[in-house]
Parts: sequence; C-alpha cells; structure tokens
Amino acid sequence: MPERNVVSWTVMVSGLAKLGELEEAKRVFESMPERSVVSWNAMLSGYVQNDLPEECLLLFNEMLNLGVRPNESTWVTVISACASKGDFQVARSLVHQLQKSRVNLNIYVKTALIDIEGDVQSANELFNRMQTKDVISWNTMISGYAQHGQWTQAIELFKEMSTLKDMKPDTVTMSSVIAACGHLGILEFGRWVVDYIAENQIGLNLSGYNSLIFMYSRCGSLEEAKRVFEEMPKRDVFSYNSLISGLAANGDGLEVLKLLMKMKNELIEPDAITFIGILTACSHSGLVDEGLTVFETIKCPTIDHCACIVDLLGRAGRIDDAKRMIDEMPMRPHSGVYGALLNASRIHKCVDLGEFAAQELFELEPENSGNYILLSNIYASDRRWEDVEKLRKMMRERGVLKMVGASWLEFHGKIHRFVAGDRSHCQLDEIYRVLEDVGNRMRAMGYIADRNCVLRDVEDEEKEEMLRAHSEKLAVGFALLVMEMGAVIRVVKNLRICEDCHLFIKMVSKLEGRVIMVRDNNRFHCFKDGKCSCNDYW
DNA sequence: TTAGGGTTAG
Repeated sequence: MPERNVVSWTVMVSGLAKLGELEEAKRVFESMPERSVVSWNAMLSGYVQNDLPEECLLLFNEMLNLGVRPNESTWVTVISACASKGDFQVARSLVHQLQKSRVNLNIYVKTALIDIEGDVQSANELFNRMQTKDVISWNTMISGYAQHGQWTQAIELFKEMSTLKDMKPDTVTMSSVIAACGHLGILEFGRWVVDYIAENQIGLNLSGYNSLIFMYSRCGSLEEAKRVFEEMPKRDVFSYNSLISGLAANGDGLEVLKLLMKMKNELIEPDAITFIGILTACSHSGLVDEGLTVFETIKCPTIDHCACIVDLLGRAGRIDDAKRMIDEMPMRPHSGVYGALLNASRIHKCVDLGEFAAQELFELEPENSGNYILLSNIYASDRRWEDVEKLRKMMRERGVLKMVGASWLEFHGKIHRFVAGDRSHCQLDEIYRVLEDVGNRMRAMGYIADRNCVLRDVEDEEKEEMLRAHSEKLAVGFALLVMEMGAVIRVVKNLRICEDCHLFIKMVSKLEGRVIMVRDNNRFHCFKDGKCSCNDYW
C-alpha cells in the first residue's frame, strides 16, 4: 500500500488474530510505527479469542504502564478475559480500577460485568440498575443464574423477559432455559417451553438441541431424548454426553456401549465426561468386564474415572478388587473414591472395609452426615446396635445429626406432605391397607421383614427415632405410589431414595409387574422386575 | 480498525 496508516495496520492485527494467526498478528502489532487504543484493543481481543486470557492481561498491564488510556472496548475485553479465566481476584481489581478511571459504563461494559462478578447478587443489582438492556444483557443474567445453580431464578427471569414487548428471547436464551428445566426436572414446563419456541419461531442451534437432549434425559424421558438426538442435523460431544448420562441413570448399559461405537464412527472424540457416563452405565447394569475394558482405553484417566471403577467393582461384589484399585491408583483418593467403597461395603455388608472407608471420609469431609448414616446402616445390618449408638453419639457431638422433619412428594400436580408418625393424610386407611398387603406379600416371598421392612414394628425408643423418621414416612408416601401406579412421583423436598424405600419400591415393582419411575434429588430412578437402574443389590 | 450472552457427568 502506498499509504499505510494506523487503521490499516490495526485491520491487519485484527484480521490475523481472527484467523488464529496469533504470532503473525503479534509481529505486525509490534512493528507498528504508531498505535491507537483501537490497535491495542485488537491485539487484546485477539488473545481472548484465541483462548489466551493471561496474555491479554499481561498486555493490558503493559498498555497501562505505557500510559495508554483504556476505552470502553478495552475494559470489555479485559473483563471477558477474566471471565474465561474465572479469575475473580483480578476481576475485583479491574472493577476497582474501572471505578477510579471514571470511564462511561455503556451496555457492553455492564453486560461484561454481569458476566464476570461471580457474585450473583451484585450482578443482579447491576442488571436491575441498567436503563437500557438488550437481549444479550438478559441472556447474560439468565445464564448467570443458571451457572450458579439458581435455575428457578433463571426461569423466572425468562418469564419476565417473555412478557416484554420489545424483547425477543433468542436461541441462546432458550438453551439456558431448557437446560434449567432439565436441572429442575420440570418436564411439563419444559414441554411448554418447547411449544413456546415453535410458536415464536425461534430456531434451535446445536446448543439448543443439546439442552433438549439433556432436559429429556434428566426428566427420565429417554425416548424423547433419543428422538431429538436422531433428528438433529449434527451432533457433538455434548449431544452424546447428555444422552449417555441419561441412559446411564436409567441403567441402560448396552445402549450406552452402542453409542460409544457410534460416536467413534462419527469421529467424535469422547472426553472425560463421556467416560464417566459410560463407566456409570456399566456399573449400574453390572457390565463389569465391559467397564474394565473401556477403562483401559482411556488415555488420561482421572481420579473420577478411578472412583467409577471402584464403584463398578464394589457394586458387583468384587469388593477386594475395589480396595486393591484404591491401593494401586497413582493419585491421592478423594471422597468420591472412598464414598464408592463405603457404598459397596453397605451393599455387601462388609463391616471392615466399610469402617476403613468411613474413617477416611470422616477425615476428608467430617460434616457430611451421609457417611455416618451409611456406616450406621452397615452396623445395623450386622445387628451391632452398640456401634450404631456410638456413631449416633459421634454425630451428636460433631453436630452433624440432622433429623429430617418432613418430606414432600408431588404427583398428579398435588403436593403430599409426610411426617414421621403422621396420621393426618386423607387416604390414611387405604395407605396402611396397601402397606400391610405389600408387607405380607414380601414376607410370603421369604423376605426378612426386619429393618428394611416398612411395616416393621419399632421396639425401643432409640431405634424408633432412627427408623421411623426414615422408614415410616417413606412407607406412607410410597404406599400412595402403589395406589397411583403409573404416575411419576416427584420428590419435592428432603426425601432421598434411601435403603428403606429402595427395597420397598423394588418389591412393589416386582409384585405389581410394573415399571416405576421415581425422581430423587432431580434424578430419575427406574425400577422394574425388582431391580433398580442404579443397580444396588440389597 | 476494537468490545458483551448459551449446552454435558458421578
């Protein structure tokens, strides 16, 4: 060019960076005879676009040291560099500098700030103070809630957005909303959202389809998840992972292994999450050898994959192999590893290994009441009531004893509340008739009507405290399930699929010859023929 | 010539 000026130089920097030619961009940037703030911005954003946020921040420092005044675009770029790094400390110091610099906070800067702050409340305050908001500001706030697990708030904000005349939710909005529905397990609302998308002609892109697969999977609607998976024009690792995890939770190990093959045929590389899904599926379906074979193919197995193998071996009864796996693994085991061993010890009633795993867990996470309960259950299954009581005492002393007050179940759109010893439910007589019937039939089939039996008479006060809170209210709730067979029971609060109700539902599924779906902690468990998708062999 | 938003696991 006969006349090169700062603009043409900057175009070169920006264009090269966009092509991923970062070294070349840097070379041009460094040989510029003069630079404007825009040139600096082009180079800074080049680093962010090429996933080098640290380089961006270093260059930003250099820029300040040379006395170049950042403008709004500069701030947006460096803030987003912190966002991709997840570096809240640097973000805080940037916000501080930003306040000192008296730069005008336009919609871009504010939106970037909502995205970075790691502090949902401040982000929301800023969002509420914004005079003008566009679709990206709304999406940033919605996904901010979602990224912090505040899915209800994300959905509420979407509802508010959808009532505004001048605001049209787009495909990004809908991806977040659909995923939030999945996390909450609210399939009915999810279906409404799907209709909303169709009515408003919002085209879904790959992320949107992936969210849909995730939602259907998490809500236990595997047929719909598979349908979306088949229908979508292009799949990526997210699509596979969402479906694999859904099938894994449903105990469909064979289908998952087929998907792994299909994935390879489509030349999509499985990642760490894929393998967790596959190993979980094998574990839940008792496919021990297949799981071990897959484990061998993982290039860089993580500690989580090892935990899956401990679970796989332990559930299947190869508990000594599970312990050996822990002894031989190169990394330091974390709570997930010992948790898997403890669970396996409970399933197979191995007191020694259970004690070993629990001791490690009490060190690693002393506040987690679940570990104490599991060990207590192991002692109880061995009728070691003194040890049970010792553990209760330890829990009281450490303040981890958490008595569950009540549970809430939802079905047919109505919330039912159950409390230990509660006699106030409007279908009480019917419930107890069903309970008695199931208990009799269980005994007739040779099952020991001991502590696992929901009808068990409680002998003394201590065990009453321990057992009633768990068994009885669950029993009452699940008796309702028997009567309402076919309905999906949604556990609204406090109730977990613990040992007692687990056995109960399995028995019911066998006696009634029905498939029962129960949503527990937002995950679906599928019970059929006396087996549960999570493959616990009681 | 430069700048802000989305999806997955146990």
